Amino acid sequence: MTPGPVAPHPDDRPTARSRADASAGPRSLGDDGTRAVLHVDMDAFYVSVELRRRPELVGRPVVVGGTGPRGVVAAANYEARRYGVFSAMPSSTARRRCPNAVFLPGDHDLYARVSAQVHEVFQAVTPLVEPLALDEAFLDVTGSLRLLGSARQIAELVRGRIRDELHLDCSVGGGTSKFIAKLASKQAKPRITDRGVEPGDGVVLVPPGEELGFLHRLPVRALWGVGPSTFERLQRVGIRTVGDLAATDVAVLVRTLGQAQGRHLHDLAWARDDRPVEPERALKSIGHEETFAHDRHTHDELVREAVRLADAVSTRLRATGQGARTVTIKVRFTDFQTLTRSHTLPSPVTTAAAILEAVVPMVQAIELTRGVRLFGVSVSGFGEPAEQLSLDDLLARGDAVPGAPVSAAQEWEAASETIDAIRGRFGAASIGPASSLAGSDGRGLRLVRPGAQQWGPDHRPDHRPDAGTEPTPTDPRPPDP
DNA sequence: GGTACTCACCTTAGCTGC
DNA sequence: GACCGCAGCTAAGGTGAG
Repeated sequence: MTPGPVAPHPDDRPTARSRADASAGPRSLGDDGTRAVLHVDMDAFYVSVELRRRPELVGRPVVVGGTGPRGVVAAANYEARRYGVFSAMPSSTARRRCPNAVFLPGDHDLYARVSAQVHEVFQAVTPLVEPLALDEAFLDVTGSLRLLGSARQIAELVRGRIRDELHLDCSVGGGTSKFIAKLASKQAKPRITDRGVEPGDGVVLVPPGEELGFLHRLPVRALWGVGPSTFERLQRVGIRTVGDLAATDVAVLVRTLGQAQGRHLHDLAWARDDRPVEPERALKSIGHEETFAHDRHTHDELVREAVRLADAVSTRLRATGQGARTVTIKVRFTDFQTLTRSHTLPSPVTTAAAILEAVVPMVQAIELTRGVRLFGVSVSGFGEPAEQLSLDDLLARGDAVPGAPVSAAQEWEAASETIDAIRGRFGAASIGPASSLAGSDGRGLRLVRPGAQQWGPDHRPDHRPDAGTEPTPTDPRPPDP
């Protein structure tokens, strides 16, 4: 469906203008060879997707995330944000701040499916789409201006289609670079005021030449790359706004933040950001980590978790067609101290067995008496895997003879191929290591799949077979329409 | 008193080889 | 042979984002 008529706006000038008449008024994105970059950010995405299948909850505070004592908020709608509930906040804090909120466990697979639909809308506008997360993306629409109209018209087109076809809201920011577009989309968001939730502008564009005026009044914390730690360090040298940052000598920033970050932030403060919109970014690491509902205290317990995690990681790794040389484990103790240990192998590996061979000695070398609340396995250093041969291949080329033993590594490679084929046909939970089996509930055993727990363990005991599969009485989940 | 998961990138330090 | 500077790699920790 096409959106309705769009109100005239100074930015609605699809044709390029010369620098000579720039004094006539603000220039448009795409003028004079500037880029037109949009940042599209879905509004309270996870909650909005849930409200499509739970319309009776519209208008009430709703929170999506981990429901257990160690869970966090993944998303809160604006009604919940009025009570001070925000994403990444511990769920227990959110419950305290907003006891009347409806708490829903997340459904990551559903959000991923809806996200794919949203990205289809983006692709209809430009092939230059860089996904940033399930709920946001950069779009380089410079090449679409002649065909589809001004950046504002394209932004309204995207918003209209997402609203009409997917019944979801989004905010769009635009500028000559990714980072300006990202800051602009934040300005376009709905606002929480004393009177309640007020709709935002929906679209905010920063015309070429007006970047510094837009940037320098913003708090420095608004910059992409300034988190709590950097903010504190900047505050210590008296920097509070982006304007302060721009006025600070780059040598001071390098001393305060280090070479890379110091120079990078100084460039951003002067609106220097020529990073392109990259549709395809090569993955550099793959990992899984899990916070346990109950702490682990023995090496045996952790090795069992490692088997599950290595299996999940290796499956995703093989799907990329690559192998990995570096294996890293992450352990977080009950006191929240976190350590990592890594080991680099002579050549890239692809199987869970090979990953475990590196993981187990690292686990064994760690003192666990404090108790472990989180454990993770990841791989990096991707490269062409060593030749992988199926058992048939091995038999065919004479490396193995029927009935004679082949090496353990060869057996694992052959077995992994078979496992991938079974999962491809029957689903990810159809086969897995025996140590991943949850206990029996009388209906048979079920595999506990890493990655299913996105926002912390929920309130049920570990490894219960019904984990996450049954709607709870307070969470009757009808199917998505 | 409470802090998930995934990924990217940076810094620092130590080691090795030239 | 000892030392220096440099580059490259590895390991570990930290920061930030969404």
